[in-house]
Amino acid sequence: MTTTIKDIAKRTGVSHSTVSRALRGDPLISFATAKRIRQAAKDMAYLPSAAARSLKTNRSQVLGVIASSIDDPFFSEIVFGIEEAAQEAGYRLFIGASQHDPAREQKIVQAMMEHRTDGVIICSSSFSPDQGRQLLEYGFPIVVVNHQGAENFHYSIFHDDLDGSRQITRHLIELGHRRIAYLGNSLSGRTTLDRLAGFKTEMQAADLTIPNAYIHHVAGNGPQFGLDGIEQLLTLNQPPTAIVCFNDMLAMGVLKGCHMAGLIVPDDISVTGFDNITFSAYTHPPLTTFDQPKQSIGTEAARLLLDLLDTNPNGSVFQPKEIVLKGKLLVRNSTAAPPTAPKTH
Amino acid sequence: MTTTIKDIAKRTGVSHSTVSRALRGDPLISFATAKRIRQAAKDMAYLPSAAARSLKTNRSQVLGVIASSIDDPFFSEIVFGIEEAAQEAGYRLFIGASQHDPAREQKIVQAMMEHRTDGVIICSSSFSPDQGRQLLEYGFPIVVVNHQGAENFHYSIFHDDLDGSRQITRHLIELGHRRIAYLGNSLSGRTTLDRLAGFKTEMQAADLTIPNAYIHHVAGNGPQFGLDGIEQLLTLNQPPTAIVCFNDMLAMGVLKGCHMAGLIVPDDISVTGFDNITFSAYTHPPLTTFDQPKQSIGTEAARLLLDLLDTNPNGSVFQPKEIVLKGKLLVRNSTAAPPTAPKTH
DNA sequence: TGATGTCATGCACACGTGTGCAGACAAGGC
DNA sequence: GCCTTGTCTGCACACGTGTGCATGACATCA
Repeated sequence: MTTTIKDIAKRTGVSHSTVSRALRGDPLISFATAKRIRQAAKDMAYLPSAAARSLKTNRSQVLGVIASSIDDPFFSEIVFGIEEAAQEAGYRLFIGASQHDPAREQKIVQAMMEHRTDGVIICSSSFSPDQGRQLLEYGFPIVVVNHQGAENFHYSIFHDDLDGSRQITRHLIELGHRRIAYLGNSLSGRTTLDRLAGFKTEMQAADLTIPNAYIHHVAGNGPQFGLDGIEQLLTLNQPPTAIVCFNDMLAMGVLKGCHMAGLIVPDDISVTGFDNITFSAYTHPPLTTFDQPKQSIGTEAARLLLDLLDTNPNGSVFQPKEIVLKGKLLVRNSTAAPPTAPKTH
Repeated sequence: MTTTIKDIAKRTGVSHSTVSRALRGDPLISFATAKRIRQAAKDMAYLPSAAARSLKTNRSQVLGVIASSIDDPFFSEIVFGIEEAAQEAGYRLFIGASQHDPAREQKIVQAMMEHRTDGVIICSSSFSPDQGRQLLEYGFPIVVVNHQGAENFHYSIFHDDLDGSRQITRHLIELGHRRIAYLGNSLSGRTTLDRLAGFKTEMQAADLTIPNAYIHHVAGNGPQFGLDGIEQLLTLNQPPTAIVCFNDMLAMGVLKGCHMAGLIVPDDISVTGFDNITFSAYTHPPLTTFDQPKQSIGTEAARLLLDLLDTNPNGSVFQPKEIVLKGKLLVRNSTAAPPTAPKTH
């Protein structure tokens, strides 16, 4: 039996509307009675019903977050940033992990609509256009993080992946590498394409050709996919002397694959990651990677969404907005000059 | 302008109660009208309001999950298991990360009470007794996972950490180690104590003494804490030949510390983890660890909670229940016999 | 034909909170 | 003393859904 404002009203001898106003801090209520009511509420351990409130106000004070998976340390850091900003503004989070499964995604979207989430942040790299359209039609304010389909949405936060990938590639070229491969994740849509584009641009700028076989895609983010990928690349007649990996997790698998093949990183082969997840500093050798400001991306996304909610309560149309954040190259020990006498078969 | 059952009622020419019944599948409504109503609901893209429904039914169809942090791969795998079971039963998750911060914890508990969560699963190793009491007083069905304060709660899922820790320790002893240290995480409450107890038991059984300095605690789970810990242990006059780490993340830091100190794992020193998080297979060398059935723990916890909800709608008292799950030793390459000629200073 | 029963539907109220409006009351000015 | 003004509080309704009870239509049977 939870206590309601009616119980408080009965106890303090006022009407429930007075209680409602007093607890919301309405200046209409005299200070004396407001104080009495607040005290009673405290004594009776009153807690407002979120359901009743959001039913009446049509605001749930909840933000929906759609991520590919929460296992992924990259996403969990972004979510952490979102939570920081949301909590500060008195909002709660409703997190859904799509796991790259359309059925699951559909359920998440539906749940968010049923809960009348005030807005949605999409972090999922593989979010289906259908679900996106559904969210848009429903009228959710939507902010998109690093998303492939971002062109359909008006508000987005991007990390400059192109720039990052170029810096990584340039770093390898400057070390003297000429045979560089790119290992991507085909499920990451636009993100992997951006990084691939940066890679190609820089290779082209250095007049280096990329054999077709040097661009390899696997279908997942975990280290095991990196392991699969490097095994493929090492079977080539002319294996690369450096691997640019889509992200740190793939790179971890690649490191393992190199060790298993008897290669020393970075003496025999250089490996780079991307994102700078915590673990990338603890691999052997520590990964050269690109430090993406993950937490900031999350906070910025949440702030942007909250701004939309504050200034756009009546659904008027706004200027589209795109925020681009920059990261920085982090050179550790997984990269070095290529071996002077490369093995040939 | 979202559509409500009243809109559907107007459109189909029936009363809103008929619509409500039809959509809930009430057999009172004739098949023909039910079909007509369902079609109209589909056409009008009707989605029930979770707020209104839970206000009326006093059930939110939401389970609260309190975790220490979502960054932690160990917890995210448990949460994944919880989500699996919850979704299957038509429940959504409300996840809160306490980050070992009492203020944050307080906010999470309050939010769960305001949202009238149907039940709560506590995965946080450092959950304060105050908050726990508050949840209990509120009348939530609560299931606790691996929790230090589990004695206050009636329903809990445990992994047999004692057994795991004993197996790990025995493994090292059988390899010939005699100077074995334990590196714990002081924030993990009962969990670290259980593992320490297992370690001590097995050492005692083998007539091995443990110098005080061989039991070292750090205040966190991340690899950086492992790094700090091993640096301490290596400064000892008689450093250990093997380190039993509280979990895999600490072990990752320990591995790095060993490399930095010029030690070869496992030739010079053996290192063990605990939990078998994904990354533990990709360290160098791959970690010997104890494989905890993380996902099962999550699913079991959720199932237990759901059972409580189904069978206990009127708040009657139940038999306390404690489910213990067992894991298994996973020997990889971070453990070997101790060096034959140990260095002495 | 009227009584009885079955089936389908509507009426009215409830859940807990928020809010426009009216009304009560006191103080002050004429 | 009456009117105005300002301050405070209560009434009544609303949000969207669920449900007990009454009502109405219709068929069946005596």
